[in-house]
Amino acid sequence: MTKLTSLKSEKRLLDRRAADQIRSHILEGVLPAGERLLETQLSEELEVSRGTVRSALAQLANEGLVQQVAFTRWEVSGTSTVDAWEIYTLRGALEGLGARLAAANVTEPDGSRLRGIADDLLHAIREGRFQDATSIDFNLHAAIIELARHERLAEQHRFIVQQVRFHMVQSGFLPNDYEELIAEHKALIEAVIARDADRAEKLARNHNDAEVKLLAKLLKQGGSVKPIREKVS
Amino acid sequence: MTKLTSLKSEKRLLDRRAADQIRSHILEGVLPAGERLLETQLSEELEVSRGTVRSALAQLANEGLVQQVAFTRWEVSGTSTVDAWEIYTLRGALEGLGARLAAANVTEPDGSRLRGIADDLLHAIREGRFQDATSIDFNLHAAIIELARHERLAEQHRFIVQQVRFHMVQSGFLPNDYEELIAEHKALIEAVIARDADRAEKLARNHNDAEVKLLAKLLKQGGSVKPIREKVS
DNA sequence: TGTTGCTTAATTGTCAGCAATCAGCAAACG
DNA sequence: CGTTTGCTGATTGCTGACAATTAAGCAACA
Repeated sequence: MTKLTSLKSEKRLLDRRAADQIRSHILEGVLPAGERLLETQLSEELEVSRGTVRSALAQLANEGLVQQVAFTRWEVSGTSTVDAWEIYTLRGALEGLGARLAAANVTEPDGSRLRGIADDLLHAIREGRFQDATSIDFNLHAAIIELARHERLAEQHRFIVQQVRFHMVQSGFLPNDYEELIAEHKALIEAVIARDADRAEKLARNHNDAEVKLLAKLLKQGGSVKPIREKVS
Repeated sequence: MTKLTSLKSEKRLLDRRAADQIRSHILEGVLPAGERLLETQLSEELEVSRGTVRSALAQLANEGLVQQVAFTRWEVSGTSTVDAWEIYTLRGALEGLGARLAAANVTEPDGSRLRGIADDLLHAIREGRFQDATSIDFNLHAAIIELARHERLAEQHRFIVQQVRFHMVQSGFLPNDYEELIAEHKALIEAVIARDADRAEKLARNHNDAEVKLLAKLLKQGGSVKPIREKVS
């Protein structure tokens, strides 16, 4: 008997797949902030019924990518400077906890794996593949979170990382000092491997501080705060 | 012009209200863990269509109160010791961040308000109104989080507090050791009012440590994944 | 000119029914 | 006697149609 591949990917519920499609369009910037989403139009394009589209949109609303104005409209959410500050401060707290727990759980092969990913990141940056670098960066953080063996933390982290991506797409934000980035990652990984929980947590939190401080400064300057329509509750 | 009250509460969409109903039944323990939920039955009891019930159940699934087995069934989720450990560690991290930010924002009237709630809590306990005490306890923490002026943090906190309530209901929570609780709250509030961010964060995190340590111990014993008795908050 | 109320087209909210899928059971088979 | 196979009833997944609500345009009017 030859090995068979799971059919689960095919069997995924229609509304989930619809949500996936819309989500990737949003996260790739095809659908910009404020763009109105018509249920009928989406249902035609995706070739599913309106009810299915509705279900998909509800999911995306839970993820914060889309907003619902009752009886009126769906639209792609926008991220303001305040939102960005919220996202990065939350990320710092979650990754701080993650790093602390990871330091308690880490094993020898885990350490090698982390160093391997860090190496990939280094090469991507050195070779100017910044698109890849961003992706590997996310993978590295996800790998640390995974070591925490904390399902809810992982879930929240996936959520907040998606928000980060969402904001990066909308604001055209990119890291500005890759050398610093590499150094910080290196230090964080080594702290985790050394099982130094306090230091790992501190470094994970500091890792987001550059952005947080920049954003806080923008906010004090009374920076750009895009209007955000109120969600229906 | 007199102040008018919003009509939103009346105009809330049907599926949200259905979710509210089912949610409160779950959080009051009327529907125990593992209980199967039939869409048709719920739609008859709530006098709404099955599609509406479906939408409500999807929301509750996002909140972790309900699980979906595709094409087969919906059922009330259960919380294990691992779940409880996750919930309390996450809560510690979130409330730590909240307390830190609250300390930066707190004003004189805010401080009075916090002390007032703490007083209410004290009286409720002294008078043996433990039901109220639990509720006031949650309010106190929510009040601190509110001071952080961090919408996403508040959202996550509401979520995790709901999980705490969920777990308390399922594990047959019984209140005890309220003196320690009062002392810890007092210290936390005063640290926030003193704008001592480091201390406020530390205290907020320690506040959950008793449970976390107990749970970690239970986990190491490799034992009960079944309900256990917890201290409040 | 600006406001008010009506009309209407567009869009979302809800419903009832059909299709797809599954768990359980009993008959067929070795 | 144990295993496999095919049915059956029940339940969830999805769809198309209808109801409720909104926003915009337009006429009436002060």
